[in-house]
Amino acid sequence: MTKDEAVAKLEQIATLLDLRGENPFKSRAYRTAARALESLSEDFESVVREGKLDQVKGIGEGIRAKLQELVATGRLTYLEELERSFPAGVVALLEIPGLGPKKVKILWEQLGIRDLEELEAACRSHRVGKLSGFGSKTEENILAGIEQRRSYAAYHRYGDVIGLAEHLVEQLRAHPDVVRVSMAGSFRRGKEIVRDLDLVCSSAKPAAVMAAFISSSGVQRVVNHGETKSSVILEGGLACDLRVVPDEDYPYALLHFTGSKEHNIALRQRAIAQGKKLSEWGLFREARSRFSAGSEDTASERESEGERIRCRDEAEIYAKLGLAYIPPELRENLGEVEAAERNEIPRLVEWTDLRGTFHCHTTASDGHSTLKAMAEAAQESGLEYLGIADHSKSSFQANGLDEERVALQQEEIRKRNKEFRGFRLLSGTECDILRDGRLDFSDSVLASFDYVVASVHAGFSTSEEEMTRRIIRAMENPYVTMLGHPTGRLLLMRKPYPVNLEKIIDCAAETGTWIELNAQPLRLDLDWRWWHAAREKGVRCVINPDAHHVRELGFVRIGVNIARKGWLRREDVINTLPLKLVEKALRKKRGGGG
DNA sequence: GCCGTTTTCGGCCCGACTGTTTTCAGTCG
Repeated sequence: MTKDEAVAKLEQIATLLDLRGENPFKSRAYRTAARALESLSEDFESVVREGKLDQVKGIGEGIRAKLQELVATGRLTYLEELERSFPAGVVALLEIPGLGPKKVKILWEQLGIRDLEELEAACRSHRVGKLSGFGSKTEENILAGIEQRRSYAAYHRYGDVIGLAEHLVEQLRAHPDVVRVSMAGSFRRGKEIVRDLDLVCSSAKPAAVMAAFISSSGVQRVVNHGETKSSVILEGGLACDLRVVPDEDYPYALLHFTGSKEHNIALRQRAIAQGKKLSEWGLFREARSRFSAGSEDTASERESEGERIRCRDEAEIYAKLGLAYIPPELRENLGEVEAAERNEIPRLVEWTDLRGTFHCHTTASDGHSTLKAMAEAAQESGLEYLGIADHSKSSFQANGLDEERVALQQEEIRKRNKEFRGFRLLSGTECDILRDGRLDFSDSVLASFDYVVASVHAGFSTSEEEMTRRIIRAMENPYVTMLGHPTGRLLLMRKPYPVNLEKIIDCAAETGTWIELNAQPLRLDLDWRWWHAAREKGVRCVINPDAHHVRELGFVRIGVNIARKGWLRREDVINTLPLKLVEKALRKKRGGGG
């Protein structure tokens, strides 16, 4: 029984207690206990076994007994009882926006609704609107919520599939008959949302590789199984295709299946203009030249396509087309072919360029790891500095810090900094941008931080003009270092709030305010589509993990993918700077002007 | 269910918004 599993069980209990309509403070107690357990730095099982749980604030007699049962037997009878009182589908109803425990309880008790399908039917037959507390507007909203969920079901967030994708590649790479293997498709291009995974590999024994692939762990169902192409459904409903080709075909296949379609079309047009032809099978000279040297290879079997130009890898294909190599992230036909022709493909930022990061939370607000643990994890991963930016006081829901607690945290940071060598904690805040664009702290308090992340967390339902004005007002405050998650979107869950990003980017350029690339996989905000233009205007990017747990510090790696997709170079990303230069940049920002 | 102390039960995080209602409950951040 790991700590994380125990935490999950406590949270399940809290949710089920809510559904049962128990005293809300009781379910909160379970959530508090889960948080307390999370920030436990000692080994969970030994703490329970040695009876040290009673020293943990937030875990009392009742929950302690349940954790002891869990560690001793691996079971939790209280949770099992609770689970018996609701069908599994009822819990899933909570994921519909606007439905909380009270409403779900009514739907289950009064209409016997057990899952989303039954809920949809009940809304369509207007049985829901007749319930007390419900109405026609609620029915509409529920139906819209179900519809949204359904349309999202075919899509997956990059961060949710990266583990599976890497696992599949590793499995294939370990196979003795596999020569080369790579992810292809939108995943390889680093798209924030993917529909499926595409794998390309080369082998002289495709049948053996295919057999291994369809039986690999993580495969739930085989849709198609052939010699060169197989399709499977992975756990979690993600579709995955594998293509196996002879090794000499590999570069062309990889290029083709990486796409994008638009990029491929641009490359083909270019090939045609040069008297060549490009397809997934190769790059060919026109048929009339097929008697020239080197025509004995497999291309001679496809005489109508002419002689294949041999390329050992993708870079050679680009070179034969008179182009510089184009990294997969840029292959969207958004100017990369033209840039490659002029040899102006930027040298994109790499995740190993990052020297530090800002915008991390701790247990002081809504984070699940302590300041100490975050600092240790950052040092272990080789960072030179880590910025702590817990929530400000208006974010009650996130246990935001008031001025007094800010002072305490700053004191702790000062103390810890005296102990570090070659590493520094920076004291920051994720300060709420209030409804009128004022900030949640006075200027004198803001001045006490090393830096300020200004973010919108409430009041999303406003006009674009109002929201834009609000954010610009905040950015004009000289103490605001950077704008946090500029659109507030949650991928596949919540649309961005309305905001005029052109004006925000212009304002960032004028005031020298950095814009965050929030690397939390749910956000990836600001979107990569805006970065190229922002860079051209001189806006600096800062890649932040928005980490609420030590293991989330690694999110910056996904953020770097997105930055690359946005054409950003190392010099465009502030946190590639070493500590000394970052400190200088922070002072310069304070000094006014960019 | 936990905590604190006011030693045995009362308080536990706040405010805005929506849709329902006709004065407020539920949800969300």
